[in-house]
Amino acid sequence: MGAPLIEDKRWSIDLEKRIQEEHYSDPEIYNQRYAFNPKSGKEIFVVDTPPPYPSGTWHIGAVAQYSMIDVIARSQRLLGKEVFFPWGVDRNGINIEFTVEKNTGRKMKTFDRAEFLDLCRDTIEEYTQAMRETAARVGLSCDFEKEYLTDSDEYRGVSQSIFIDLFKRGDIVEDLRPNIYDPVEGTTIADAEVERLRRKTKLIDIRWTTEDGYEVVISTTRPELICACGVVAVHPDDNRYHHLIGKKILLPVDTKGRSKYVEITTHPSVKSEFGSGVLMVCSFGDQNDVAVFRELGLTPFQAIDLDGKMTEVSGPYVGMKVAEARERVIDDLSSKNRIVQIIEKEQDVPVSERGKNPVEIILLKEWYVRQTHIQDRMRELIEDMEFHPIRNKQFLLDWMDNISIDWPISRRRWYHTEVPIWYSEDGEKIITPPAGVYVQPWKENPPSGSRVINRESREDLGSWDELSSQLGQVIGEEKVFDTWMDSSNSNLYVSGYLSDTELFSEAFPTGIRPQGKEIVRTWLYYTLLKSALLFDSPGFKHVWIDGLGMDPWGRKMSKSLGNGIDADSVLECGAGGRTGSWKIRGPDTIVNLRANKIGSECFRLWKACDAQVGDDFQINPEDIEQKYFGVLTKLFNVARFSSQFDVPNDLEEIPTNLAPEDEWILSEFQSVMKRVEKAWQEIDIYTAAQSLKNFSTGVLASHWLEMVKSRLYDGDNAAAWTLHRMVRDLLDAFSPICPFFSHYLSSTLYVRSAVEADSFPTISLNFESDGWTDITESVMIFNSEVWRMKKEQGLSLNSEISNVNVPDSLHPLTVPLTRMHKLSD
RNA sequence: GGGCCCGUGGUCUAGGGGUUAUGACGUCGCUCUUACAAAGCGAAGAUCACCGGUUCAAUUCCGGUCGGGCCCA
Repeated sequence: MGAPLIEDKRWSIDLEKRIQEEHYSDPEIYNQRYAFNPKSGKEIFVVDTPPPYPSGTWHIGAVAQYSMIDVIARSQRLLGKEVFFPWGVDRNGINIEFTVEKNTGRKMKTFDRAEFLDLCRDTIEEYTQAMRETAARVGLSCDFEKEYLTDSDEYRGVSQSIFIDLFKRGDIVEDLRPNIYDPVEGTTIADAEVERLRRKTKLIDIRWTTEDGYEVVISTTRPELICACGVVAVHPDDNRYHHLIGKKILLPVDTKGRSKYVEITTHPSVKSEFGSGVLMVCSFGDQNDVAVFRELGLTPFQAIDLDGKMTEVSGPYVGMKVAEARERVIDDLSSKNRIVQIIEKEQDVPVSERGKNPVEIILLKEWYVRQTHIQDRMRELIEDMEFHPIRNKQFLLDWMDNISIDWPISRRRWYHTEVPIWYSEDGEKIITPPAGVYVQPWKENPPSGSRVINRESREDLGSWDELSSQLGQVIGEEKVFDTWMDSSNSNLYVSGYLSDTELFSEAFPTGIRPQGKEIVRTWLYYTLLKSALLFDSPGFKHVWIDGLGMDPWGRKMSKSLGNGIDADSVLECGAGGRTGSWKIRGPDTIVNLRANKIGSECFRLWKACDAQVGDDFQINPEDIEQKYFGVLTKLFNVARFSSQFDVPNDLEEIPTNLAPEDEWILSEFQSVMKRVEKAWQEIDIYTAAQSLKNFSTGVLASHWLEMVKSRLYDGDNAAAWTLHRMVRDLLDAFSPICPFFSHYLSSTLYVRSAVEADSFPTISLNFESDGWTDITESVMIFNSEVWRMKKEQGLSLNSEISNVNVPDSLHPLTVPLTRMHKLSD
C-alpha cells in the first residue's frame, strides 16, 4: 500500500481531452486498436454506419445516436469480433447546392456546371472537416483512414455499376409518368421527399353547367387546373347526383386544343361530404387524380410546364405562373358570375422536403427502380433480420404497405451521381460504361470498354469501341441520381461489394444497420430493396432503430423552433473551466440552461443509461450533468481507492484464502458480468450500462468495500486480489460506454488498456456461488438498517453500536459485518 | 380521415396479469467516518392519464376517451 497510482483527484473534462488527444495522436496505435483487419481470422462484423450529411453544425441528437453506434462497435470488439466501423460522409445532394446558391446569391442553373460542382466540393469539404473533428471528440472508434465519401469517384462508380446492373436485369426502367416535381428547384422528387405544410388556402365553389342546362357546384382549391380536367366524378352512393351521371358538362373556363366538355361519372374515392360532393379530376391535382386517370384510362393533359408555367391547353392563361393563373381564373369566373363562394381554409399543402416549395405532379420521362413487384418477397426476407427494438420494425412494414408506384430515381440537379448513360444520335441505342468506372456523361464521351445496348429490348449489341462510328453524335444523359440511390448502397460498399469479393462473401448480409426511425422509409427501405433486387437477400443481420433527440419539452429539435443544441457545446462544456449555457426557446419562454461539465464520457454514459433504444429521447444538458457526472466521479474514486493497494502479480488465478465476503462479492460479480455479456451480445446497451453502473456504484462500492476496508489497510492479499480483479474486469466491460475513462484507469492500473480487450472478461469460480447471490438482498437491507439505527441514535458511522445482531441468514458474513459496523455486545 | 408509438412520484425512466411498482435527478434531514462534499447515508414523495370490459385478480390484456409524438392520405 502506498500513495494512489491515480494522481488526479477527480475526473475532469481537461483530463478527458488530454487522454483523447493522446489516444488519436499515434496512428499506429490507433489502427492496432480500431482499424479493420479482414485477415485477422476473427468473426467479421461490419457496421453500416449512417454517413452523416455535413451541413455546418452537427445536431446533438444525431451525435448522441452516433455515440451509441460506437458503443455497439466497441462492444462487438470486446466480444472478440473483427469489427469494421467505417467512417463515411454523405456529400451528394441538393442541400449543398442550396448552400452554394445562398453563399453566392446565384441560382445553380446560372453557373457553368463544372464550375458549380467545384464550388460545391470546396464548400462541403469545409463542413466535412468540422464533422471529422466532432466525430473524434465524441470518441468514435471508426477506421478513419478508410474514410469514404459518397461523392468520390470510387463510391459513385459503385453506384453507377449497381444502376447498370439493375438496368440490365430490367429492374430499372425509363418511362413517361406523372411525377412529383418541384418547379422552383426544377427537379423531380420521390414520394418519400414530400412533406406537408399547413397553409391557408382558398376553397372555391364554382358553378358549372351541363350540356342540358343543369347547374352543378364543384369545390376546388386549384381552379387553374380546370383546363386539365379529364372527368367530373361523384360518389356512386350519392343520391343527389344520380340524374347527372353520364351527362356532359361544360368547362367553365376557356381552353385551347381540347374538348370543352367532360363526362360526369362515379368514383368511390369521392368524398360526398367534402364541399358540394362533386369532384373535378384533373391531370394532376394530387395522387388521387393520378390514380383515377390511370384507372379510367384517360389521356392526361399537361397543364403546367417544367418552369411552373401554364401550357397551351390553358388558353388565355398560357405562360402564367401557377399562382398568377389561379388568381386570373378566379377573376374571370367571378366576372362571369360563376363563383358561388370562396372559403379560406386550412389545408395541408404538399411541399418538397428540401426546398419547401409547393410541388406539382407533372408528366416527365424519368428513370425508375421497379419495386411494387417485389414487396412480398421483401416481406419474407425481412423476417430473417433481427430488429432492435422489435417494435420499430413496424415503421418499415407500415411504409411498405403504402408502396404503390415505382421509385423515381433521376433528378434534374447537378451535385449528385450522374446517370451513367449515353444515347445514340437516333435515340434507339444506349451506351453504358464498364463496371467500376465513374463517368460524367454530360461532359465526356463513353470510355473504352463501354457496351452498346438496344434501348427497348436491352439486347447487348456489341462494344462501344467497335460500334462508335455507327452511332452518330452520342448524347450524354444530363440527369443525376436521387441521393438515396447513392446512400442505399452504403452497406454493399462497406461490405466489400465490387472491391473485395472474399470479404463480401463473408461480410454480407452486413452485420448491423444502425439508424434513426425518421429515415426508415428512405435509407433502410431503399437499402433493403437493393439487397432484394440484386441478391434476393436480406441486407443485414441486425437492424437497430433509435428514436429522435427531442428538446427538454419533448418537441423535435429544429431550426424554426429555435430549440436546437450544438453538439460541440455539450462535448466542450467544462473544458478549461468554461461552463456551458444554452438559450432554448421553450413553449412559452426562452429558457437558459447551464452546466459546468459534461464532455464526451458523461454524454455517452447518459445516452447509454437514460432510456431504452427506440424511443424519442429528451436532451437537457443540465440533466445530463446532474444525473451522470456524479457516476463518473464515483467510479473514478473506486479506481483511485484501489490504486493505493498493490496489484497482485496474477489476477487470473483465484487465491485459495478468500474470505467469505470475497466469495460473496465474486459470486455477485460473476452473475452481473454474465448479464452484461448477454446484453452486449444482444445489442442491449441499456441493460449493460445499468447493470455495470448499479453494481459498481452500489453493491461493490457501498457494501463490499466498506466490509473489507480494514483488511485492505492491513495488507490482506485476498481482498486486494478480489478488488483489483473486479475493477480490471469492470473497466473492460465498461469501455464501450466510456472508452477514454476506462482506458485511462486501466492502463494506469493494469498496464493493458481496456479498449484493447478482445474477449469479454469471465471468471470461473472455484467455489459454489448459488447460495451467495441469494443473500445479496439481505446484506443490503441489513446494512441500511444499521446505518439508519446509527443515525437515529445520533452515532457517527464509524462509532460502535450495541445490541445489534447479524441475522441468521447472514451468518457466514458475521465477522466482516461486525467489523464493518463495529457491532458490540 | 387512417396507421403506428407513447402517457408510471416534481422531472426523466425500468418493468410488466398477483411486486411493499425499478432506478436516477431534484427536495428534505444528518454526516468532512484515513476513495469520493463535484461525496456519503437516511427520509418523504405515485389513486402507474381517464372511463369501461375480460379475469378470482389489471398499472400490465381488450375497447373507448383525452393528451403528446411520428408517419401517411
